[in-house]
Amino acid sequence: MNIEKLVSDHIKKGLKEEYNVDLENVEFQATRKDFEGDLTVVVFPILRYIKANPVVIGEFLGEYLVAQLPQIEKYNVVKGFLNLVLSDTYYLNFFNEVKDFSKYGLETNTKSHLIVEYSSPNTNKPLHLGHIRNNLLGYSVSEILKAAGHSVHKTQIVNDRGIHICKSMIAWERFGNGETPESSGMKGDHLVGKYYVKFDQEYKSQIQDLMANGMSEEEAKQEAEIMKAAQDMLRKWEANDEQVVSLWKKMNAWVYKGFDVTYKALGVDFDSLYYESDTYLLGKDVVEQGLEKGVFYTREDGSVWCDLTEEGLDEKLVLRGDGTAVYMTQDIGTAIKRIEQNPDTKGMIYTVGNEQDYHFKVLFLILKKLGFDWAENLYHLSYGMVDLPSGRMKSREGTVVDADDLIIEMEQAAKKISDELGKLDGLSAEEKLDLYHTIGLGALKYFILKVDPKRRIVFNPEESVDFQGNTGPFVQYTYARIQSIVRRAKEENVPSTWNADSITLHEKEKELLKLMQLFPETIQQAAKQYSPALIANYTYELVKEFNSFYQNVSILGVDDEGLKAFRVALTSAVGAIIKTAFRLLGIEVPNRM
RNA sequence: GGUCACGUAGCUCAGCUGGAUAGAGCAUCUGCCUUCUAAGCAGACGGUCCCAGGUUCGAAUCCUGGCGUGAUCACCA
Repeated sequence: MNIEKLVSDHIKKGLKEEYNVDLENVEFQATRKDFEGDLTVVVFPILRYIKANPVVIGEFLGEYLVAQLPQIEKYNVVKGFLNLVLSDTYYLNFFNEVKDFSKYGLETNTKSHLIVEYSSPNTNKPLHLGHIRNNLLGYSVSEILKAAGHSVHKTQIVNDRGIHICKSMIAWERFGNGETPESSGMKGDHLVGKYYVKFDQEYKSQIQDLMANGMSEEEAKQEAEIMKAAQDMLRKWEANDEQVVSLWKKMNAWVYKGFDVTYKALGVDFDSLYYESDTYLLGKDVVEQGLEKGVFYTREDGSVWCDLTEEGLDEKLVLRGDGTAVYMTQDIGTAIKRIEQNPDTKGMIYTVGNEQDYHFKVLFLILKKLGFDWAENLYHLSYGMVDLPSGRMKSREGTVVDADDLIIEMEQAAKKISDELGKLDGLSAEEKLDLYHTIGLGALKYFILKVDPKRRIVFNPEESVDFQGNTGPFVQYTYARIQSIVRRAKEENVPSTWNADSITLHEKEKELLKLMQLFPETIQQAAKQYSPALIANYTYELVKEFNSFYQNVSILGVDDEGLKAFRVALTSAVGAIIKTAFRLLGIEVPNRM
């Protein structure tokens, strides 16, 4: 039984016996470092039930608990805080009961089935740092939800159609001279992105010319020939024009090939893909049904709206006057289709930036109004933008931190620092490259995931991502040291069993065990809050504590064989937890570095 | 202007279901490699928790109002 539950039950029992009151809840907190103890009971709330000096109640409870529970060795009372010291036996029992730490913390009872959507890029340009945050978050949250006992289906909606794609296509037709990824050696998504930028340059130049001829800016934007060409192309695409569709397929294929490389480097994956070109017409039938139900209404021009003013929002367009679908129409349709295809789904999580908070508020509300009971369980995992010191990243203006470039930079930074420290001497070239990737990506992923998702990140490309302190490599380094000890222990045939009765815990060992106990509930918390940051922060605490132990206590050098065996086992268990925690963040751990 | 999010050390962030003297990392400064990997450890320095009220035995945390930053309020996606 959980120690807090146990103590809580006995406190209630004791207060009933002594004061004849029925306490509902006992408030706990971890004992602050400045005081002796492991677990603290806050006495103040009990004063509502019993009018007495908190110290008197604290003393009574302390004595009572020590008498009743062997797990509690002693106590002290400071003001309204009852600090309890837990026995070594209690901690050693915990450690022995877990046995296999490789699966420690993972919930085995299967909970509900969930769908997590993330990534969902446009296919007209390569991925950038903003996408990296999205991908890392979506992937990590999926893994955390799995660890918390859910089954998870990872998916995305690929925004593969629309005017933005046509812009790249038009520019490529006009200025590309048949350039392909093969002919240029360029990664497909970068090649297509190049023409997206090219389009914008040409468009701006045309506007300039028109304005020089006396046109207003507004008129010029409307009259620019290349924009008209792109719009014309979109119409042809929707009419299924053979040539346009063929070009569209060709260029999208380039992009997908490029994306795959980036996804692979990031270590993310998906169980299914939805393409907007397949789904953009979905939702129209639902709009019809919504009209019949009176959820929507039609305006004079034929456009269809949903009135959300009663809910404190605006009126929202769900179908254009010409009958074509908008973003909202498609999202309504896609949500319904996904539930139809995964009928046992109990919830759907959309990993999308906070610039779309309003959109998802409206989407969920509309689905509820349409009467779908599952609409209660939709969640917008809203995260802050990744901005530059100069402000927002803009693809068209070339002020983006490209995902592939950044990954390479991180690997190079890992190489530089590894070479300087000479840590990887003696490894093969291939092993070294693997480690540069592991460490570089570890630094990047941790850097992004350790901050609360809803917080905005300002990324300064001039300042390199740290490899020291609260960073991914710090954790990886600790893991590597742990593996080094485990390897040696094996060589020295250190036994894997010991006599718990003969062990007196070192203060550092006790602190470690205390933290280790918190891992399962940390996973549950992280799942509940959809926050990889909680996992990152927990791991950091654990690793810091381990390093302190490592530097202050001799593991393999201790004379007592039983104690040595215990310390090796403890060390190995910490390594296992680090590995699991980092797996939930999508970060690999190296056996040496 | 309406709505939403955020505001904690020079910088980057924890802490926010109210609890003890607000914690880390980076940066700066001191020590520690003839003992398990110094990407480390031990320590010092550094705070108007944006401001003002309120609730409470107790507020960085909850409420109200203000200030600042960002996002959003398209027949774009």
